[in-house]
Amino acid sequence: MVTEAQNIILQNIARHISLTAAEASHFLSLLTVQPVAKKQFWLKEGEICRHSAFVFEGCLRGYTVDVNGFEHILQFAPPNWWISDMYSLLTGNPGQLMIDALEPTQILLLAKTDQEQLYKDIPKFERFFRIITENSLVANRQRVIDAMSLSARERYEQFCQRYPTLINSIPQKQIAAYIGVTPEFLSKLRNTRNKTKG
Amino acid sequence: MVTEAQNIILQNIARHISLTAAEASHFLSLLTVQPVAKKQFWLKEGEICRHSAFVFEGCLRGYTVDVNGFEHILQFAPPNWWISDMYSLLTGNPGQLMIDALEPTQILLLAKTDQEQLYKDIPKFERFFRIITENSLVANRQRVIDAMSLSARERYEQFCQRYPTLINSIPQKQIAAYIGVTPEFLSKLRNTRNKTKG
DNA sequence: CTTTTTTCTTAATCTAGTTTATTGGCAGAC
DNA sequence: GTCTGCCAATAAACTAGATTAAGAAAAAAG
Repeated sequence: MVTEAQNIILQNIARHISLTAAEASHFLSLLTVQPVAKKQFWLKEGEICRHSAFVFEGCLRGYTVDVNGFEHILQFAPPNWWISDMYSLLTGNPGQLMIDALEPTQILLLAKTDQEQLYKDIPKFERFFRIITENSLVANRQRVIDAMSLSARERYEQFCQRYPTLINSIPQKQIAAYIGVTPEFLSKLRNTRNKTKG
Repeated sequence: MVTEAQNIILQNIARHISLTAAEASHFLSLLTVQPVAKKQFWLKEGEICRHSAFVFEGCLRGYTVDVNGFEHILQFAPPNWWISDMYSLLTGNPGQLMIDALEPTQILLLAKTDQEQLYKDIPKFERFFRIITENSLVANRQRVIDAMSLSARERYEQFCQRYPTLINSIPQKQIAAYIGVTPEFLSKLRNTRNKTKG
C-alpha cells in the first residue's frame, strides 16, 4: 500500500525520470518518515548532515547565523522541495547550516549511503539528482546576481513574484532575513510602496 | 594522437569517473577547440547558450550588467574550470550572462545536444556532471552566505584566500566587481588594512 | 478571557559604502 | 617623442539601509 507521502515524492520524481513499479518500490523502501515540530531543529550548525530531506507537508527553512547573531535564510522548503546542508553532505565535514520548521512539518529522509547505492542500482537516479541540482544551481546564481544588482525594494518585489504563496504564510521577519534587510527596513519598504510624491 | 588540451580535460574528468580508451576517444570526438582573444566575447546577454565550455588556457569571466551599467562578476574561469550560462543552456531561453576573456584564452566546447546524447551513450557522464554541478552549487551557496553575512573587507579577505593566484594577475576593478564594491572603496580597504590605531 | 510572547510599525540617529571628481603612472599607438 | 586610453589612489559630499528605542497589534499560551 502506498501512502499519501509516498505518492507525493513519486510524482516529484516522475517530473524528470520514469520508474518501473519495482524501482519505485525499492526507492520507497529506502525512505523514512520524520515529523519536525514547529521551531524544532532538523539540523544544527556544526553537525554532520547524513540525509537528504524531502518536505511533503509544512515548511522548513535553512539558514546561517553570523558572528553578530543575525540569521540569514538561504532556502525555504515548502512541500515538494528537497533540502539538506549539501556542503556537509558531500564532504562529511560539520556544516554551518541550521534547518528548522516554520510550522508543523513532515519529511521523508534518504540516507547518503542509500543514495549512493541507489545511483549504482538504478542509474536513472543519477539523472534525477543531476537535474534538480542544476535547477537549484540556476536559482542560486540568480540570487547572487539579485543580491549584487538589485536594491532592497527590488529584491522584495522579486521575492513576491517568485514565492507568492509564502508571502502570507510566513512572518515578515523571515522574509527580511531572506532578502537581506532588517525587519524594520522591510516594514518601511512595504508602507512606502513606490510612494510617488503627492 | 592526443593533444595537450585533450589531456587536460581527460585528467579533469578522471577526478570523478574512469573512462575506457574507447569512451575517452568518443568523448574527445565531440569537442571543438576555440580560441577567445583578450576582451573578446564568447557569449553576450540575450544570446542563447548552446555549449558548455572548458577552459584549458587563459581566463574567462562571466558577469551581468545591471540597469545602471555596472558589471557584477559571477565567476572567473581559469584553466580547468567549466563555464556556461546554465540558465540559458537548460531552458533554451536567452540568457543574461556576458562571458569574455581577461587574457588570450583557449576553450574546448561541448554542444548541449552532444552532451545529452553522451548521457545516453555513456551514463557515467551523468555522474560526472552531477558531481561538478553539486560542487558548483556548494560554492554558490557559500557566496550567497558571504554576501549576506560578511562586510566588504571580509569578503575581500575571503577572496584573497580563495583565489590567491588571481589577485596579482587580474585588475583590481575586476576583483571589486566580483566582491560587490566600487573600485574606489576597494582601494580604500586595501590601504587601511586593519588599521589599528597608532 | 487574561497574560505573555511574538510580530509589526514608526521615527530619530548613525554608518558603511557610493558618487563624483581629480591626480599621477604607465603602456601602446601614431 | 607625445598622445591616448587604462588603471590605481585619494578625498569630500552624499545616500541606502542599519541601529536603537518605543509602542501597537496580533498571536499563542494558560
